[in-house]
Amino acid sequence: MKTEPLATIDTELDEQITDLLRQSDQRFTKGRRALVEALLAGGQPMTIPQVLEADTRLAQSSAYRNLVVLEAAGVVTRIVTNDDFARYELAEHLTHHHHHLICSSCGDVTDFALDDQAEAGLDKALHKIAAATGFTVEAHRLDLVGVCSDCD
Amino acid sequence: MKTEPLATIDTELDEQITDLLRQSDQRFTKGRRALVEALLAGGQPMTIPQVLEADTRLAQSSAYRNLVVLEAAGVVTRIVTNDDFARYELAEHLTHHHHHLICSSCGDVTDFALDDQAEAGLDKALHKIAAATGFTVEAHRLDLVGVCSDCD
DNA sequence: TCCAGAAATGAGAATGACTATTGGTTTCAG
DNA sequence: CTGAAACCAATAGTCATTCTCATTTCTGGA
Repeated sequence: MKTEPLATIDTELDEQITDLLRQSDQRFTKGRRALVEALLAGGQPMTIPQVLEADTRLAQSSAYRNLVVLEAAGVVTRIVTNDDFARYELAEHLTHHHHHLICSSCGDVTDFALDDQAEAGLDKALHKIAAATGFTVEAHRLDLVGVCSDCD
Repeated sequence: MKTEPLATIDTELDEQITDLLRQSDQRFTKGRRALVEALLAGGQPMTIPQVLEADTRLAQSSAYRNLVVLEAAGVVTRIVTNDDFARYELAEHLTHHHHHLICSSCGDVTDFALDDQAEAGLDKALHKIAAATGFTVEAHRLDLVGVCSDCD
C-alpha cells in the first residue's frame, strides 16, 4: 500500500505513536501511518475530505475509523467548528501547546501560540476558576474567531 | 399559542431583540419569544431537545429554523462541542462576556467569567497575535474542558 | 373592520456527515 | 505453515439538522 510518504515520521515520533497505540491494544498500521503522514504534511487541522485528497490511496471508511482509533489513543485531536466537517490534527503532546485561528468565512483553521507570559497568566486564572467550581480540568481551549487574510 | 412564560423578558431586552431582528428584516414572533424565554429560564447553554422539553408547545422544525434566524440576527450564539447536539444561549452583548466549562463526560456546558485583570491580559495578547497574522478578530472563545463535579 | 399579499409555522420528508456491519484479506505468533 | 486476530473496503444504516409545502398568522392599506 505504501509507496511515497507525504511526510517523514522520525524515529522518536514513530515510537511515541506506536506506544500510545499499544496502550489501546492497537497497532501502528500502514493506513494509520499514512493518516499521520498526511496530517504532518498538512501542518494544520484537516478535514477528512482534505486528508483523502492529500492521499488518494486512503479509503473514506478506513480514514473515519482509524481517526477514531487514533483519537482514542491520544495520537490526534478532533476539532469541531461551525463548519460542516470535523478536523483532525496531531495531539498537542506530540507537537506543542497551541491555539486556533478559525476563519468564519472559509472555515479554515490555523495554529498559533501565545507568548509564555500570557499563557502562564491564563493558566493561573483558569486554575483559580477550576478550584472554585469543583471542575477537574483536562485541557483549555482558546480560539480566535474572525476573518483570515485570504477571505478579507 | 402563548400561555405561561417560562421567564420574563423585560422591556429593555425586548426592545434590543426586536431591534436586532428588524435589522435582519425579521419579526420577534411568539415562537421566537418562547425560545428566548426558554433560554433565559435555562440560565445555561441548552440543546434543542432541552429547549423542546422546557416548552412542549414548540415544534422541532420551527425551533431549529428560528434558532438559525436568531443566531443570524445576533440574538443567540450557537456552541458546538464534541457532544451530539449543538447548544444555544443568549448572545454576550445581551448578557455579559463569559466563557464555558465543558464536561467531557456528560456534555453539559456552564458559564464562567475571568476576573478583569486576566481578561485584559488575554485580550492584549490576542490583539498582538491578530496584528501579526493579518486576522480580523470577531471574537475569542475560551473553553475549559474537564469533568464537572456531578460526574466526578 | 376587512382583505390581499407576505411572512411564519408545523408535520413530515430529505440531506449528509458519520458509524456499524459484513465479508474477504493480511499479519503474526508459534 | 497454519490459524486466529486484526485489518481493510464497500455498503447499508443512523440521526441531528435542514428543506418542502400546505396551512395559518401577521401587517398595512382600503
